[in-house]
Amino acid sequence: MAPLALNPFHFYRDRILDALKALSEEGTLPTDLETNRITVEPPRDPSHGDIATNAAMVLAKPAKKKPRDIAEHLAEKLGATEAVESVEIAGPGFLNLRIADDFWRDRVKDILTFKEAYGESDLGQGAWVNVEYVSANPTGPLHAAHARGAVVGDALATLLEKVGYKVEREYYINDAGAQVDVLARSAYLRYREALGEVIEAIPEGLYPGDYLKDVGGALAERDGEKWLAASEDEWLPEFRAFSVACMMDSIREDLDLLGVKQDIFTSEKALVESGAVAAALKTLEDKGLIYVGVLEPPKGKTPDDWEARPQTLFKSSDFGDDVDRALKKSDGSWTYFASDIAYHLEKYQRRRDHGQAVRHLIDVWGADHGGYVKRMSAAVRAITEDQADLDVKLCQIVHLMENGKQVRMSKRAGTFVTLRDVLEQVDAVAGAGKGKDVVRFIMLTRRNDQTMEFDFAKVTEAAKENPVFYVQYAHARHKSSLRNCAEIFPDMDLSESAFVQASLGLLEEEGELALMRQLAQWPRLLEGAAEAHEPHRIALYLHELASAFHAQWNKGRDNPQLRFIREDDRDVTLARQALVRAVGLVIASGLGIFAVEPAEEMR
RNA sequence: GGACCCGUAGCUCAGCUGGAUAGAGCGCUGCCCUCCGAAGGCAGAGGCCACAGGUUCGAAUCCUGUCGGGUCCGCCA
Repeated sequence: MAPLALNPFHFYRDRILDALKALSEEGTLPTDLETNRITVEPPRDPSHGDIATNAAMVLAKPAKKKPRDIAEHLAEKLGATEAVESVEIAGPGFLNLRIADDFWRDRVKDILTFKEAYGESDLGQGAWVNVEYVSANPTGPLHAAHARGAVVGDALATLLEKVGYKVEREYYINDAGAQVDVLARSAYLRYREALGEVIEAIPEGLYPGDYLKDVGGALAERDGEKWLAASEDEWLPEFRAFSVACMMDSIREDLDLLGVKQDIFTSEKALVESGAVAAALKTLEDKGLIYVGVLEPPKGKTPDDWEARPQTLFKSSDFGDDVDRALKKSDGSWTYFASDIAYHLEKYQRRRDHGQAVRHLIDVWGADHGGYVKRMSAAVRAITEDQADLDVKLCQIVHLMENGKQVRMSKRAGTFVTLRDVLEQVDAVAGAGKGKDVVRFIMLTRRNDQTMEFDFAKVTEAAKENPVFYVQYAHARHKSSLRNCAEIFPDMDLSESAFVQASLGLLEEEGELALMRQLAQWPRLLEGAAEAHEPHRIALYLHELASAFHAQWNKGRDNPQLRFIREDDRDVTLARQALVRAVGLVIASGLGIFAVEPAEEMR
């Protein structure tokens, strides 16, 4: 494995643990202290120093000592640690470390050395993670609501790769249920239409969308009148397969426009036909987790046609679910839940024969599937015997806004907004191809479990209040600074390897040092975001970094001494360009996780 | 009736897994452009973190309850 850049907080955490160990050996502290709860982090208030730890407070009770006593001993040890300039005891027992400026300057060198790989780590230890996202039914084009899940899943997958996991990006094709028959019948109608029949209004219960005209047309062209006289039993399988294939092609095109790449597409139908569902349920049955029983009707909301009937049930209530769940329909076929159990088992064990079971499963779902989380988590626990964990990321609703009003989506009213509509509408304002960058970034500026607004006017605005623009602008500015520098100092070597050799000690200005400290947070931020499965933290960080960078740039307006290019001082210019480049690299790296193009220039 | 998500500034939302004086953008107020880096910059006001209890040295964060908003609720997918 390639060497990793230093994470300052890991570094000082290790030093603190060393110091505690030394105190234990001296008899000042008991041995075998629990150190899990010790945090080593940047203090909220920068005036408190660079690194703060709660070690003394956390250890006070188990060590049966006062926090301040522990803090004083610890401070004494830490005072002699590399690059530590001072240790202060504050508040109820915080230890605040001040770190020498040169330590942060060295982190800039790290960035210039590792470039966009700066911040990568071995957190994941090469373990496999499966991220399943989008998984929209193959019955029509993707709509706007799918965008959020697509982007969240995609960014999360890349993020996990960045911190040392092996990642599968997956789409589950629900091509086995009744809705696919409806699709096939709808396509059959369009097929007849393509052959000259007048079909009038689309009957209730079939999909009315125009997109099916192409499907019917393609079949008419390929097979001619072959199916006109055939019975439904004959044509249905053919129409089903063909329509699903068409829908998946179109969905893949849409995802491609969004820059979303998935490498595994698993078919529910194939899973059922392979016998995987029967096999998975056999496993559960052998564990005694399947029985035939009668469910209570939901209280306060009894369906009109409720009748108690015996069903094949999974004991999900043994694993934290509220009630047991049905596995078979009344016609004897499997429920969606049953095949989903088999599917999750398949994901878990598909690499097991190679000793690489996929122990971390992540499903990205829409908010309307919230009621499904408990049973699926229960099933994963049961079927993998707690050897795999499932994390379901529920993406809350996105309110599309136009002129301050919510765009109400309704298939009937024809105000149904497809993903493609959204991209095209943003493209129209922001420029061709920009739609994906805007949609991706904006969708990642909020936690997935928080509803969000997507305002067409705001997200396309070329102004500071638009975070996409703001971050892109910072990257473009860094490029522009390098370009200008190359003009003013034509013989200056502006490569990273030259920057590493620059006299970074010349970077002494407060704002420059603040920027360096912020850059050094990047590895820690990535780890935190990856552990929490929260890619949106990257967007927030990038915005803050861009903000600090713009602020430093702006200082040069009032005080030419602070400009990144000083025509009168070649050495300072080189050092500052090194910092500028480091900022650009981290921004590009962050945008890369979102698959958002870093802008070369703003036009 | 039940489950899940949310409730933080006028608005849209962060808050780094329990830390120190709760943050950002918009909006509002006030300063700052003859030109050389203003699609802007600087500063300020604005909060009972829905409410009530509890756990803790310490709570916006964890637990319980209440009230609001949302998503959903035996065989659909």
